[in-house]
Amino acid sequence: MLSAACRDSIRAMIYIANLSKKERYKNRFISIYKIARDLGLSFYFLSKNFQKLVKAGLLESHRGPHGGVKPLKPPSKIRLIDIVTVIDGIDFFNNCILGFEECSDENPCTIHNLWADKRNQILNMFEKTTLEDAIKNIERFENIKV
Amino acid sequence: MLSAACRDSIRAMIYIANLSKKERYKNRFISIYKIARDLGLSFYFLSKNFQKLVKAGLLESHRGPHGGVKPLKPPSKIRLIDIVTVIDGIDFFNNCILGFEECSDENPCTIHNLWADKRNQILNMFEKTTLEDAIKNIERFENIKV
DNA sequence: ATATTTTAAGATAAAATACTCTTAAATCTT
DNA sequence: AAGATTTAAGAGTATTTTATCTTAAAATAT
Repeated sequence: MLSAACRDSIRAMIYIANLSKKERYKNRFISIYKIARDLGLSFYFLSKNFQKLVKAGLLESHRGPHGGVKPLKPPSKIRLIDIVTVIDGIDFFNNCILGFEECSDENPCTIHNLWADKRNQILNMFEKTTLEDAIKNIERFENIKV
Repeated sequence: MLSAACRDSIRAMIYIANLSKKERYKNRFISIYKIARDLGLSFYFLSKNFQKLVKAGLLESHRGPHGGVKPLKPPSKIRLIDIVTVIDGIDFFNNCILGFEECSDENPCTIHNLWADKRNQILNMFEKTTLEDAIKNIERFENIKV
């Protein structure tokens, strides 16, 4: 459902948002190399994907020593759908599951009535969930995976 | 979410199931060429994908003149999940949306609590929906897309 | 100023997916 | 029996996605 690029990006954004709250990292740039290492991701792939998030204004970047990236908004203002939109685009949430160009309540495919509902629920989840929600879970659970 | 192969296969299975109910086609093999033409799909791609459905026992095939494919079960006994399982596999419904190998209620990722629910609802939809349900919609709506 | 660190950008490579083609095998028709 | 029709199977090609590499540009530190 999410591309690998989007998966990685969401994980990284959650990680960054969480780290940025800590005193030691507040308002500091976090090195992409560190993020990739800590999350077990490819530095190359991650920095490539970050370029889109920077362009989209979700991240600010800075080169040189002590450079890296940092969020441009508080975790409560960054929704998962914002990241998905930038990396994968929003097509999934508009498109017919059977691939029809025009598929709507008025002009449905054979399973539109079933899928449209599920699709909207997923969209709803991505729209409602912010990085702050994810961070809260980090605080709540002992052995949570970030 | 569904691969192109799976999309096409579901459409084709719905089409076949619907056609097989009609007197003229009852218990007859339907040519793959005809199916592809009627649905606007690639004959090559479709016949390739059908091979899996035949092997899996969802379709019976027959070569030579008046050959083709026909369903091995009534539409009410073929669920969408059966087709998805054969073509795409079932991984999607087991896997963590952030890609963690082990992600469960006991050992969750940061958005497991949200995603697991949606994922199960989708699974539920694919498990509950049969070809018969899709066919009923064809009968119900005038301009439905098949 | 120079060297070092770090991201940006574009090129390249590898892998996965989507799609097509060719030949073979089976079945039917005559 | 011969020819036509149709799916099976495997090889081949194209496209997209994923991943890596290289060079450049910017910033810092010395």
